[in-house]
Amino acid sequence: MDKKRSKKSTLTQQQRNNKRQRANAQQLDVLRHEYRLCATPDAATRRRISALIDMTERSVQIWFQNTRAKQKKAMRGRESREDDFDDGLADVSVDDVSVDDVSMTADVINSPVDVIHHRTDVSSSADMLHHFGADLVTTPIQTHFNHLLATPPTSSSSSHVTTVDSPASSITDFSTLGHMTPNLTPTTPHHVTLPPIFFPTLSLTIGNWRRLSPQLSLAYYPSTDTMLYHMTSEKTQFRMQFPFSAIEEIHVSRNPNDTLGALNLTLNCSPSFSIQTPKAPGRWVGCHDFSEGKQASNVTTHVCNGPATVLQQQLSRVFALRSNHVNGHVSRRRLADVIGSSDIIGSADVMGTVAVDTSNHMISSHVGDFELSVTSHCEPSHMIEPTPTPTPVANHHHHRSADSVAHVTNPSGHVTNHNHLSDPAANLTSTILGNVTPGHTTPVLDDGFELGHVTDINDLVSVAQLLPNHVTEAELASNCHMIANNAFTLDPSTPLSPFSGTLDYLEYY
DNA sequence: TCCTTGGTCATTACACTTCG
DNA sequence: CGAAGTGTAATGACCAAGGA
Repeated sequence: MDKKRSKKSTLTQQQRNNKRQRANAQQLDVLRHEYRLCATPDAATRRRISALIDMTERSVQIWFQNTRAKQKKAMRGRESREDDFDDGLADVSVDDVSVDDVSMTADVINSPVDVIHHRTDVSSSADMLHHFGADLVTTPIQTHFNHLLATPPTSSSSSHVTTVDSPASSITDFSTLGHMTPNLTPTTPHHVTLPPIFFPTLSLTIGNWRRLSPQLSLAYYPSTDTMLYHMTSEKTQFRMQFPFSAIEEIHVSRNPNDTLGALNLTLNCSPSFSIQTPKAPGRWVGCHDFSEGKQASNVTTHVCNGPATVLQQQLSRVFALRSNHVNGHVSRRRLADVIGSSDIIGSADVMGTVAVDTSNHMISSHVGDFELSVTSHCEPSHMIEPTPTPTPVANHHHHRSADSVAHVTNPSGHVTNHNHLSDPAANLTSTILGNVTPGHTTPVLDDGFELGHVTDINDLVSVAQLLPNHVTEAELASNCHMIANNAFTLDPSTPLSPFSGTLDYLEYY
């Protein structure tokens, strides 16, 4: 025993605590995420994980070994059952699902759904479909939500919409996500199909029901203005979706000491649900709420964990896309309360108006809502035009044109920002800044219709608007640093102008 | 060649849930 | 409430690779 122990790197949890311990939900989250990145981590990686989740290195190593073994066993089991699969229904037994789903759900919530998932002997198709409500495919749910159940197309050039386009596979390379949003032109017609914007979600929590990546994805579909969760359970796929307008509140929260964050959504109505079985590949049919205890129909708050920066970035893209391409009501709801100073919040109903929150901790005297409205002008203008009242800009039509001018006003109508572009008509630029917080990376999202990349501080003319009045470009350059193309940071000590604080985004034309 | 590290595989031990 | 069942942490045997 001692000899064995000396052979291995460190003590196990059991040896350390004299009691066998199971990994908790947070530890499993990290372990599973790391496993998706690499199933055989090297010693340095194991050490890092060990320190991160307060497990012994040996236990981390054992967890990976056991997980590899489980996955192998599951693969063998699936291969041996492949030929027996003839009912074409919900074969949702353990297999690879177990690797990521089962223990998490068993440890955390004991969802009946997940119990069924990992009870290989009881997951009869009938039981599963009954649980998921697929026996009700002829109910009005299906017909009522047909427009939503239609699979959004994946590209503007494709008219074939019968195949599944939601990413069932894991999104582990988050760095690629920033390139998934299409370049849009200001004149892109609304009817042109746009690719979805994916949110890198590691987990979805509704009440105490939880689903995990890689069997989970979340995307915004511009073509239907819909948010859609896609979940897989081996050969059966599940969808939960709702129109973006059903979002009462949406914001990204993050732990200042962590790269992970959470996309928090509050809905004002319950989502719709659909299922696709192997028997009818490509065909989605409506079903009842398949979450544990139908929590998804009753609990309005959704929490999606993922890398905070990318979640924030994608959310900004959604806002930008919607403000440009979604027609409809332009009423603006009350902004969500900012939970913490590092939160990024947004108003889901923003159409022609961009909500700007100013409750940044650095700015105490100007707490309140601000609006940025984009108004079409015939002439290039540097005018400063206050919005008369803080009421929603309900009738603003958002015409993206070369001579649009952006205004940022606070609720009292006080002018707080103006356009510095020297020649907007020539530049045709539209730069979007999200969550400008000194000391944090700020992505610069361009809409792609002239400005390919922001690579120079001098391109960040609109950053000057965030700094105290009359800041010069030289002063801006001294405070602001490009850390990569389309990403910059302000010195942590940089004071922001009263109107800026944390904001959703700004647009300049 | 020896030692260390780390992999697979089979198995055991234990915490927890289910069931009668 | 205790037995049985289940999932998983942990152990031990064995093997391979690499370095001294």
